[in-house]
Amino acid sequence: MVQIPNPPAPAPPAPKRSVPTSADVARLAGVSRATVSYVLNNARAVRISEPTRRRVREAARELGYVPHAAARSLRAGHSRMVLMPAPAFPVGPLYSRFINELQAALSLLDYTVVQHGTIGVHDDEAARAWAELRPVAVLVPGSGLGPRGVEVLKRSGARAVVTLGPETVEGAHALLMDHDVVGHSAGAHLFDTGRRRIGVVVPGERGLDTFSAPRLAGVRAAVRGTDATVTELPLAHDEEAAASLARRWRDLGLDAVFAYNDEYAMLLMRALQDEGIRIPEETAVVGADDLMLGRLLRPRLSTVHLELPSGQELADLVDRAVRDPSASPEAHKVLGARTIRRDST
Amino acid sequence: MVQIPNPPAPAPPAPKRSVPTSADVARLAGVSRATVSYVLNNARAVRISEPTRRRVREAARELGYVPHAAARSLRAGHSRMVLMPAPAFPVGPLYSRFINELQAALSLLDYTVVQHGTIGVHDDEAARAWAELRPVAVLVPGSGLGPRGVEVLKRSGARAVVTLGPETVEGAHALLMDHDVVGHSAGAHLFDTGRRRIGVVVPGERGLDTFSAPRLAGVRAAVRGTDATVTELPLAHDEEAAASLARRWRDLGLDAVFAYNDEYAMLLMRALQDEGIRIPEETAVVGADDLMLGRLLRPRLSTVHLELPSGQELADLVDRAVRDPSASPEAHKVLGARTIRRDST
DNA sequence: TTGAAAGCGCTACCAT
DNA sequence: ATGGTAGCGCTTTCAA
Repeated sequence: MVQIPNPPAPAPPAPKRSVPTSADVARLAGVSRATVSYVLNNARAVRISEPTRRRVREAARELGYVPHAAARSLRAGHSRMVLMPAPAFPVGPLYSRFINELQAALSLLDYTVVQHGTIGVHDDEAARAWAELRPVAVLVPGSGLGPRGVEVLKRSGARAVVTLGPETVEGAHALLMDHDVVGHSAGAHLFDTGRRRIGVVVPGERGLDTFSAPRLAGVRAAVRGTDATVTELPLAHDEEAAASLARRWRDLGLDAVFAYNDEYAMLLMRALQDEGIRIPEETAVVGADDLMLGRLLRPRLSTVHLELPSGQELADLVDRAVRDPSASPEAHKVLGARTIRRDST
Repeated sequence: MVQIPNPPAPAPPAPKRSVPTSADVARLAGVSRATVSYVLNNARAVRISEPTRRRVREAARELGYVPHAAARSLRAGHSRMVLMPAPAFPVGPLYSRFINELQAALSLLDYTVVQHGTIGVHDDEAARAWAELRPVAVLVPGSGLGPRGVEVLKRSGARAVVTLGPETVEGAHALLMDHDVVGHSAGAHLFDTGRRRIGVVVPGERGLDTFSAPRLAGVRAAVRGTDATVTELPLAHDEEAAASLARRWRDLGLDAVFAYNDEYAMLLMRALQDEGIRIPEETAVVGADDLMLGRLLRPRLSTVHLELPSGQELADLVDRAVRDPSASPEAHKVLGARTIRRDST
């Protein structure tokens, strides 16, 4: 290492070259842009000599050339981008796994999956924001998209719009996930095990009503026409709220509760136990989602196990829809639910 | 309504109009494309008469015109897209909230946040995939991005690359989240409360080693030079694995365990209790992440509370970096940790 | 106040 | 086998 005394003022760090384009690659390789495109895209319709290919690839590597997706899809008239809104609240392991499966499956079909952070933007405005990206398909969980939004997306070239939610939307494919069945399964289970005065926890957090409302309705439906009663129990996800509910528990005179999901079940069960209420003797508790934590509680938590569609299925639906956009929208009921009895009921 | 007998073969449903462009809007409004652009972008430098503005807006509305983001950013030479990889494993409420804050803050600064579903794609390949979208900034949690990846992104015009992880990466800004401090806090707490033979749970799930390794190292560092010992305890997130570990617990001769996080702590604590081991008398247990569930366990779980940076802070860092890309990369230590003592230690 | 036109990076058609 | 080039949708300068 040579010692350099008094180096001059520090040189500006690497004079920010501008972004290399295919023209730069062509220049460096001594060929035309067309040839570059052919080589880098492995165009089969055209024969390029092996030496030329090498020169082009070498030049691209040397410049650190990365094709410009926007230019490409502008030229092509379409993209392979599948867009979905990023969830606005913490999602459990179930949904996480579903998303990952989906991404993997779509990647294999050569789509690019992108979650768009749409926050505080409502309905049609969100649809417009998505449409600007000209995705080839849009997947929307929940019930945030109306027929107008679907129309905007289709008018902007989306070849498939799929909703994952409680109801079908005009013009869109639907994976019907009616959480009704979850409540129904829980309600039926509680009724079958002799419970007649059933409470149903309804979380305070907004954004969850998409799920909680149908789950409640499902319980109601399950015991309709019987002598059982259903009581709605609003509950925030916080210890104090749970304790307060537990304190007036005996006054409520309930012999069972469907706690919305396993986490709320854990919260409520703890509060009830602290209040000295015996589970399941005095009150049966059933959760939902079949999380690990339910098995770790004492008594072990009975829970409604959900069967989500596989990511693969949805990916296939998307691909089919993209290939044949004229096909009329499919609607699939995809949510299965069965109650797993453990020790809390 | 005229009755038409024997209608011919069902007409193709709504002859798929093609996507309206600003030229279509111009035509319908009877103006030039330039005028359309001025009106729809509220160009201040140019005065357009009110009647014209109305005609243009009306035409745009009628056609359902949505500008084409790719064309726009192609012309502009840059986009306002901030890209981050979508997490490949279930993330807890902490991280979820962080992402949401970040998205909200960036939206306010007029950026579009997009999570790119990069799955099964490694390192530089991932960086290339991201670079194709020409994001103005890239945020990468974890340690999946090397100096080469950073270089690819910068060469493709990314004005800011920020890593959120254990170490700085050449050329990128860094939010240093060294989980070291988490283990350190737990280790110190256990030591201070008189424990000397400390176990540290290391989750079996891959993808988590980014966090678990430094957490383990932190515990080691905390008791270095003392008479305390640290024992690594590999553990899968499953009941059987926990039970098996609990069965050989007494042989291990440990008097404390840092369980990686609250969920693993719950898993292990349950197994230990089922084995008849008294907590905290025989073994102290401390988790991390300060989740609600820790407060619901009995004994209440001591835990390491993490202080993540606020989404706002990161958004500001990104914005600063985008505005002045020449500024040399900042590195901030942003992970705070303090142990909250409850009843399990 | 409005319009004509260039050009962003890329691909695919048509020549050579 | 390779090159020239039009044109995707948009913004912006320059002219009228």
